Amino acid sequence: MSTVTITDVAKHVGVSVATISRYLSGFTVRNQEQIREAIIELNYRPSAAARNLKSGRTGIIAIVVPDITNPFFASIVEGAESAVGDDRMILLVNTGDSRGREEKALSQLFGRVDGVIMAPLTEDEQSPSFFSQFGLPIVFVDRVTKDGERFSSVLTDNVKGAEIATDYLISLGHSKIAMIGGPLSTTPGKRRADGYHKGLRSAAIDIPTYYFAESDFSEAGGYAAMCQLLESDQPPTAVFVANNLMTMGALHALRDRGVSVPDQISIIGFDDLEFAELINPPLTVIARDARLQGSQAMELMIKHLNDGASTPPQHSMVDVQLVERGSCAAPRESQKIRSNKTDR
Amino acid sequence: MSTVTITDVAKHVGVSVATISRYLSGFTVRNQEQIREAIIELNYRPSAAARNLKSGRTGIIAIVVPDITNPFFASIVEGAESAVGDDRMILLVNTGDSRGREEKALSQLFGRVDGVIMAPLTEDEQSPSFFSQFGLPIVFVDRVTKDGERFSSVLTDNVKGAEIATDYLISLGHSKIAMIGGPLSTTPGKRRADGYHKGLRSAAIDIPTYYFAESDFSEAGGYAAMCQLLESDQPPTAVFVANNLMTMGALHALRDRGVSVPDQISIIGFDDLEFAELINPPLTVIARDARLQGSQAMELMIKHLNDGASTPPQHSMVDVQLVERGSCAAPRESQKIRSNKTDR
DNA sequence: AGGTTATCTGCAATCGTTATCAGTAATGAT
DNA sequence: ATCATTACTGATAACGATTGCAGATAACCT
Repeated sequence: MSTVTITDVAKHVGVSVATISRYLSGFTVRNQEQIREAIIELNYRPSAAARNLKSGRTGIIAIVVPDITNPFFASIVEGAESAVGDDRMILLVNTGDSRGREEKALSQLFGRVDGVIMAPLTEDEQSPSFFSQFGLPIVFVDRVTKDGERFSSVLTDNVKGAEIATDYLISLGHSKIAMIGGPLSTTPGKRRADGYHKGLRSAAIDIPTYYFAESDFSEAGGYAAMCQLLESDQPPTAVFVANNLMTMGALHALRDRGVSVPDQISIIGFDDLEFAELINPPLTVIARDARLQGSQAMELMIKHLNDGASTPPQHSMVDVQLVERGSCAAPRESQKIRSNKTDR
Repeated sequence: MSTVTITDVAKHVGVSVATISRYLSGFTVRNQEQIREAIIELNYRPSAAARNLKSGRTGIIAIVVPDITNPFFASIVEGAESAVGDDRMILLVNTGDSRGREEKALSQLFGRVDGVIMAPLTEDEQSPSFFSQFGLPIVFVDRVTKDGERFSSVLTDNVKGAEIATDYLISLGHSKIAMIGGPLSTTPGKRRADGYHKGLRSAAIDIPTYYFAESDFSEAGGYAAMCQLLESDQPPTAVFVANNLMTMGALHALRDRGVSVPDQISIIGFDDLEFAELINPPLTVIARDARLQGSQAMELMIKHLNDGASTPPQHSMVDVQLVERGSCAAPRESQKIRSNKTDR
């Protein structure tokens, strides 16, 4: 049974517990060598719980994400992990797109962690005071809540990214440009829709309202939304899909229906994927550095932790860029969506 | 400052701290209603640290994986998360394929968590006694250490999976079958190599030794290994790649060199990928349920936690299956690897 | 009424560590 | 030799909750 305490070590060496404690905190004490040996011999490990109780610190930072199997969030976590340092650890909470789990998790977190890095499910569901009374440093990543300005955040330039995507499709000659968007209640969902509309407006392009399909950032959602677009009276010639999972769904839908990309329809996604080049055709996307977002969020958190509660919130924005591959092309005159496959 | 303790609540209601404590643990006490109100009014949250110290339990289970951005491990984590229950949480440690981080993490974990679910980096690097003296329940997932029989584990039938892959290639008529394997120091690396050799042996197929390329489960490693195979005197007509990341690397290599799949070379991977059908050609793989592995591991852990330390270790094995898509075909006579592209 | 349970209560010890405080020995300066 | 300074040391009080113990009150039985 490994219930050896600091007292056991002290007795074994013949000094007081205070001395052992001081040795552990790096002070120079008398019998350093004997203490070290005793610790190894007895296999003593300081109790984290007791330390927490005394110091009020846990050395743990929580990361709350909606879906860890989304490569984007996995990269965020990896980035955060890389910046966490030796003296702290990461507690992961996967809320699985469930608001209940998110709330429960948050309340459980109190006292177990020193701070929370989180991508909230939606912007408005949490009551504004919820986080304020939380009493822990918070850094938002990728998404914020309504009163998000009060806390530090690391976001992407979603509006710009969506605008670049839209402008790019316009520059290829498209005007029937649809978008498969995320929930408008989320930061990226809302902002990317904004960028899309902004891009269309500045080119004075009018689109039917059903060209904007609000979906849910899931693959199944992307699949359904794409099917819906294909079945409309005036199918679009190009589609901007607002995240990686939905892009995969949309591509599946196109494949199942035998619609060829980019001959019959152009596709541009948001968020790069490891395998984007392996797809047929290679996928054109708006890319950003997820790992960087994660590490920046962690750095911000550590700064807050070290500087104390007085530090003002800081907002960081990571850049986006167009990665041109093969899934977009100029529209063809009078193209028909359900025509037979064309040659390459 | 949210430093309200159980004493504050007790004073506010006019009872002793013991009563509040009992109320919190579900006993019936006198002024239940007032206590509940006081807790809400004061925004009291029990200190997790103090509870841990008293009870020796943390309510946290650690999951240690080599690389969270690998979709396979992300799914394991998700599966575990889904089975963790309401009263516990998950602490994620991403060791990033670094043995140093793994060791440090493990030693830090003691006292912070009630148990550890882990995919160890290699089978033999940890001294056999390391985990025994760890004093915490351990469940291995996907990989084990040398003395792994002493702890519960959830593994895949790696030998069978690799054998199925090899047999499949043989049944298509291949005999020049290469393998890009993982490190032989890891469980899946070793076992999949075993299955590959077993398959070849039972078909009495002899291969040059360089047909087995030991790599490192990374995309870059897969890329390099594939290049090396292509440059050999007798390039293989089929390759079994031992994990998802290396498969992606191998496909990238083939794409960069203009080698067409499956016309010039057949590829079969281990572990399915969300986008396997979207690749050109759709990728044939050996698949298994990663989520299930994660949830089984967590269930095993919870069982150990509830039953006490006396429970004997339990070993579980999840099944594998062949998912036939388009990346494997019969070999063509006298095919030349570096020939020009062929028509479809 | 008297005695026996049953039910609830507060006191105080305890978990393992750190921080404070006063105390002691050794060193150096005068 | 005396005093100030340095460099440690041990005893002890916290940190915030849980729990065994004994005492108090009420309910129940004969």
